[in-house]
Amino acid sequence: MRKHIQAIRGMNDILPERLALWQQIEHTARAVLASYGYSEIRTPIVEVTELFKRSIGEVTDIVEKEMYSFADRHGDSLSLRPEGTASCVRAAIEHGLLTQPQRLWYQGPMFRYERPQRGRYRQFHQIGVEVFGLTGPDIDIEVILLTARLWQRLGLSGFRLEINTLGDSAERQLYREQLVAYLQSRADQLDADSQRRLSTNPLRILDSKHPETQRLLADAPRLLDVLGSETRAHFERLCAGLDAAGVRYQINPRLVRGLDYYNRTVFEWITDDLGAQGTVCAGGRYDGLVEQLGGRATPAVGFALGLERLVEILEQSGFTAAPALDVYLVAVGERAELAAPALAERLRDALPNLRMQCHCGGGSFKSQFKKADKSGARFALILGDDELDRAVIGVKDLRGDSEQGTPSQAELASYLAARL
RNA sequence: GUGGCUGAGGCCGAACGGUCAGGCACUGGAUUGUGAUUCCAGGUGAAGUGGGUUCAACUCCCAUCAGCCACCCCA
Repeated sequence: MRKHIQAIRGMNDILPERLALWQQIEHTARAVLASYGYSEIRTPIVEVTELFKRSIGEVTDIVEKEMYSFADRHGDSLSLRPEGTASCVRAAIEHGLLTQPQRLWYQGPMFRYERPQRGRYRQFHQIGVEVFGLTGPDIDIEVILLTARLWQRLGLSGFRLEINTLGDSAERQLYREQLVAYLQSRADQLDADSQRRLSTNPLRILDSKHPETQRLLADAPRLLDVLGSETRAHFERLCAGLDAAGVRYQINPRLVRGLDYYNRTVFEWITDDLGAQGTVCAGGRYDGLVEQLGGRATPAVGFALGLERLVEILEQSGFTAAPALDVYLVAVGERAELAAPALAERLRDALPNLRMQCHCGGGSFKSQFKKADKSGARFALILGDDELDRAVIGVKDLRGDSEQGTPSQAELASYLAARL
């Protein structure tokens, strides 16, 4: 047998049947984002590797071992983007968008070289939002409410919201040192993964699933204790805003984010229906990133949601796609086959929104009707010798009991318009 | 990257060291112009790939690839 070429591991084809779900999410997201006044931005999928090193963090797993990096023909190191925020910030700086507040969103594929499993792929898709130039908790609240509205519009009610604050950069730094000092002295009691994280991403140890490690953390210094009054006030107002809007949440003091640039507010929407990859949407504040990437100091907040994960959830919730066709044109006989395309074009002129498929490939009335039925179309249009001779067309309702009609070809458009 | 499980037609799926069930789907037919139900018929349609053991491998072994589960990571 010949060897077949297959898609790259962790990179999936999205077939037409499933695409209906994707479009449902994309259309809904687009509408919700528009209703909050957010503008779409599109950036390249490839950036210089340096951009991700400087934003996500040189020693994060993403940058250290998960990036698709390569040298281009000039020897520059480029990388497929592993996430969207860095590109967005780069573009905002590059085009001078930061002189006033910006509410942006983007959508597209991201790439991480990870071991695939359900809900985790090497090419995956995110919809993300980035807001620049706003400092207060009001905008944190807005982006969270926006996501809550999106779930509601998609008919998804099973997500839980967890929030936390990481403090401003100084507080985060101070806490990080305290935590490392505490854990370093007990390093022998830490699990292997956490020992490694001690030098790479110590805050993530808080998130560890190891019972031993969690026990050790019970007496560790607490982030809450190093937070200043300003950070506390920000977080309290965030909570109050969510309360006022009726959005339920849990404060999770162990919630940290994997990327280096987060500070203050962080949040995650989590589902229990996706196994180990239960985070559907996550984000937070990253007030230092713009400056870190060479722009003028600009506060920012954003999130990204994983489309594959959302699609999976929506699929579980029993979403069914609406039929893609209104009418299916059946044409039997040589004369009809010849006349059908012209008739169809006239109909499309008259009804630009009509979704019509013309039967191609010949076949009996019977076989063509089978195709018409399977297409999901509401009506079958019937063109044969008989109809041609009388300058009419048969219109059969495939989904209801109404009588088959035979409007003249001239009045077909209005006949259909009245019935769709 | 680590550990484990899995791999049969387009899809689902039973059994089995000795001729690869069944179902769905597909094609044709059941009055010469009408689908979805029903009935009948049909297919030079399949064991991820590569090795090995055996008289004989879908079945056992090894490797590889892919998927899944957990870790890890994170959307």
